[in-house]
Amino acid sequence: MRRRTSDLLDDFPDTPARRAVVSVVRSFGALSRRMGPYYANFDLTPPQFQMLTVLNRLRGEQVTQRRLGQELYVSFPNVTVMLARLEDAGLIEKVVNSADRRERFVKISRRGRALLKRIWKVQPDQLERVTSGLTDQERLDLTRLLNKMIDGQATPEAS
Amino acid sequence: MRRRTSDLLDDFPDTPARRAVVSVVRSFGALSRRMGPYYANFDLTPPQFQMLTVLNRLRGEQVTQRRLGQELYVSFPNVTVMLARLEDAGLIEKVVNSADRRERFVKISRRGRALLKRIWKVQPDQLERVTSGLTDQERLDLTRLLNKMIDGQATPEAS
DNA sequence: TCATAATAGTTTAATAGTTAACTATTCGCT
DNA sequence: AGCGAATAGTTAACTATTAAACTATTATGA
Repeated sequence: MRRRTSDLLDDFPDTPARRAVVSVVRSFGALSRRMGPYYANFDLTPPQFQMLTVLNRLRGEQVTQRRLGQELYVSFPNVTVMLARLEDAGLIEKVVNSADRRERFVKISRRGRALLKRIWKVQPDQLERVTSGLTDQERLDLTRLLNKMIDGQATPEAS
Repeated sequence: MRRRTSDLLDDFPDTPARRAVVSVVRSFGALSRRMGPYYANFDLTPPQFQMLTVLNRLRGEQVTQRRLGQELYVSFPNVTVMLARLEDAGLIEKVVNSADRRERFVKISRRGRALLKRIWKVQPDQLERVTSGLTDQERLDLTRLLNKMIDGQATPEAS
């Protein structure tokens, strides 16, 4: 008898909010483990791919590391470390802002863009596979709900 | 002008599958960053809390570390490391299975259960807050879609 | 019986992520 | 000017995570 992923069955109140959060955590784990080996073929980790994707989308803008942390929902120190590795690999470049030398503008390199293009050639199949339990309409519904949840998160108590 | 989390706007094909995956990744990041400080009040990390929750739900069963990895969508070596820390903290116990001495059964300790109960007293508010962008019905819809996605993931190519 | 395969778990080396404490630079104000 | 607050980024110490290689134990089958 196969267990369903939705089973909770403990003695903690089983609210819709809890079910939603648990599902998001589980889904992320399942997706990461499925996509990881795929990115490894290109000597990238999933977060590194995310970083390159964001930098590519924002190319043309002057992107600070602060901004990257916000885009990726990740802490600022983490951005420093990730960028260091991507810079070693020649996939990104950092330039100090001469108008405010505290800041460094980050951009994807030629080599980074070339890598993204190679990945994109085969990625759609992979994305289809990991979401193959859903129809296209369901995928869009899911996207809408998740974005609504992120955008609508109550701010921490203004204590 | 505020950016929406749903913006993609790069030159990679924008399919429903891609939107769904990107949203899951972003949501997990946003949730983790919001919930992390809350668990820190109890000297736990979010994954440690997840682990205790699973062990609590499965108490009464003889749970191997293998099984825990599957429940948490996490690799087996990771389970070893996490359990070591939880054991040091006295929150779990491991017992070698005398019938098959390769296996160790893991159970939550009295102290672990007591901690969970303290957390549960205040957790519902927190879960409401991070999902406050959604109605109860939307939370359940979201749960259903995510679980369907996990359960329906196509297996890796049988190459 | 005994060698081989399979299984459970651990260790190792690497990246990712956090918070807290630090440095460097700029801004504000007197 | 110049001192103090604010801001951008880095470093340090820690936990989480993975894949790959390892150990220990059990199952299989000639």
